[in-house]
Amino acid sequence: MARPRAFDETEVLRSLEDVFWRKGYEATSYDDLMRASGLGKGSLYAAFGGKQALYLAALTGYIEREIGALGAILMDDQLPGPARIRALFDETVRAVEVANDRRGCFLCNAAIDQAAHDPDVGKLVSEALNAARGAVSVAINACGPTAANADGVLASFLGMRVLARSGA
Amino acid sequence: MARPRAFDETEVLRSLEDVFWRKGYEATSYDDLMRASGLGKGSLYAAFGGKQALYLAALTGYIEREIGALGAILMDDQLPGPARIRALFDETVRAVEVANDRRGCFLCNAAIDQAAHDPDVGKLVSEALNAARGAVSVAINACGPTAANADGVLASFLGMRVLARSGA
DNA sequence: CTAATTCTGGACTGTATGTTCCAGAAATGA
DNA sequence: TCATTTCTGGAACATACAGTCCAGAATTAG
Repeated sequence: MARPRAFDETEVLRSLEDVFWRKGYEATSYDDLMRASGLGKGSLYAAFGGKQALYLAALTGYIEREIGALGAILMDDQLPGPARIRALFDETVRAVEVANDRRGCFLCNAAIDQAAHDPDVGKLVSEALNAARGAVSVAINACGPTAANADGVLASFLGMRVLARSGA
Repeated sequence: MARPRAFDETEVLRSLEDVFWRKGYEATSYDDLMRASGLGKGSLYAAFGGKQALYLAALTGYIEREIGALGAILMDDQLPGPARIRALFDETVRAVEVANDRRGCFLCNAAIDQAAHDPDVGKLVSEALNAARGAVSVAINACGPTAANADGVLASFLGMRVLARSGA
């Protein structure tokens, strides 16, 4: 018995993610979320909860997918260390130049516009940044005894994404 | 004749700047602005205009002051090139570690949370980033024939400030 | 002191937001 | 087919917001 859900949860989360990514938390209204997902308010509330829960779910999805992929490259022991790090930057450049993706990095955006206000977001963001830093460290160690600094590389990477968002 | 203004315009702008810097545009309400400045709505409207005008004025003030100071260091021909660039990063580290300033960079914040939505902010931000890139170039050229890249240095710098805001 | 002028802050308004709730539609199992 | 259960979308609601407006206070010039 029971009517089954008429939408795919993962797919809906992806569409919500895109809206939050582009517009940020505060500037996104429930109408935007409804339009993007094609669902009514009742359905969204029943499936995920309120706006903050939607944001957290979307951001979590992003982190698992994107930061996970990034970690996979950085820790891929088939590749030499420097190539892993280069791949990181190449990917960012490619996103901007080829796909014309001006959304920047959802994690950066969250760090700036929500992490300071919402402790849940803050926790999620700092855990993700720590994971990223760890992955960068692994890649740097694989470069041999160079003196590169994981925070420095991570900062360069984040900074590029900020520039990407503002159209550089 | 006429009653003179009971507040100092520059001082008020600084207090508004601090609120927008910490909370971002959308999350800042008129009540916040009134509390921070100690003025009523009528006075704020009469002196500066609406919320967007307040934001633009605050951001402009920040850019002139902070990016100006940054440019002054980067283009100071009394200093050797590398020292100028080092000063840039040292200053960021000092702000976080000594002053415990977790606001990050107002310009970065603006780039992420408003530049994409508001063309006026977008213009202001990209002009300021261009100016910053130019100043970095000058400092790099002063380093002699190294192959450093202005965008790379700028990205590192911005990324550090993003990390600072999220508490790294 | 009086008049004129400007500042000042709160009351007011219309709008938009996030959330709750419910009546009806849709789909399943018997 | 029918009953039951769940989904679905919009109506209704309270709240918060940006912005307008005005009555009174404050200050200066004469």
